[in-house]
Amino acid sequence: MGENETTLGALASELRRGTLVLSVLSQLEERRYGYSLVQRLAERGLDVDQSTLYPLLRRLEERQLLDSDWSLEESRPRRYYVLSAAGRQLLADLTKEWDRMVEVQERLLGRSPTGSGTKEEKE
Amino acid sequence: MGENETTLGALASELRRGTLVLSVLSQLEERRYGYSLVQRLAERGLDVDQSTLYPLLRRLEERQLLDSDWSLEESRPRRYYVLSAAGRQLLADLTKEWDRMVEVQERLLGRSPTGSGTKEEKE
DNA sequence: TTGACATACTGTATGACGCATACTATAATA
DNA sequence: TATTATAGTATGCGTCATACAGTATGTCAA
Repeated sequence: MGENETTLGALASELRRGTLVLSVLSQLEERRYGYSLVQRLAERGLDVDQSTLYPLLRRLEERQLLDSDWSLEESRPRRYYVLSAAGRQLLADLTKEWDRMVEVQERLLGRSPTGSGTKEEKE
Repeated sequence: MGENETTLGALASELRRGTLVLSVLSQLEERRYGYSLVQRLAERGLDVDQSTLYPLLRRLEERQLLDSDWSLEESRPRRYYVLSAAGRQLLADLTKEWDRMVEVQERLLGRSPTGSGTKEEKE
């Protein structure tokens, strides 16, 4: 033991990894800035470091999934992000992928939800 | 459009990424060899390339989460893998992490399952 | 009003690691 | 001879985490 916790931590990290994009997109139907996003995600149980989030926002904007603009009217300058049209589409698509993935994983974990088999069972 | 599909593919890939380990561990409570694992996962809806799986099995064995042995008695030599004690423990832990993650993600997607709030709702 | 310090807020650089893709190789079987 | 079963390696790219830098605002004390 001791090593194990490190391994678990790393793998749990990996687990969350791919979902980060979906998590972020899901919160950007409304205009928000980075710092507030971090807090909002934390409130809902997802701890993301700022230095993880900011590059991610940049990447998403590069791919034109987000639009951003500086807001200078407030106390401090803040860069606001919001889903673009493509971003909304991707959010929808990724959500479907998420659902599919959860279904598969639950099946793999041996939890067949009310046995609504998509196909007949064999073997 | 056109670009979008590529982006979706890549991100869907990322989505599945971290779950690979959990998926594989979940099927190795019983002794299996690589090729059969690929098929079993595919049957259950998860397509994994062989050249993704084999290195993964190696990594897991390095970390002593799996035990392996060659079976030479059969038609062709096959290397069988099975969970070690540490692997079983990790499977349990990762499953918990998975459940936690699903809960968080569902919350982020705005699907509160029967509103069993862990805390009071605010804002 | 100055200074000190905390906090809000945005950002960059680097390293480690995992997956995907492409590829090689061999034994059985048709 | 070709196809399938089976195992493996090498390489590149992208992502995250960690560490770090930097600016603006607010606050409290002296």
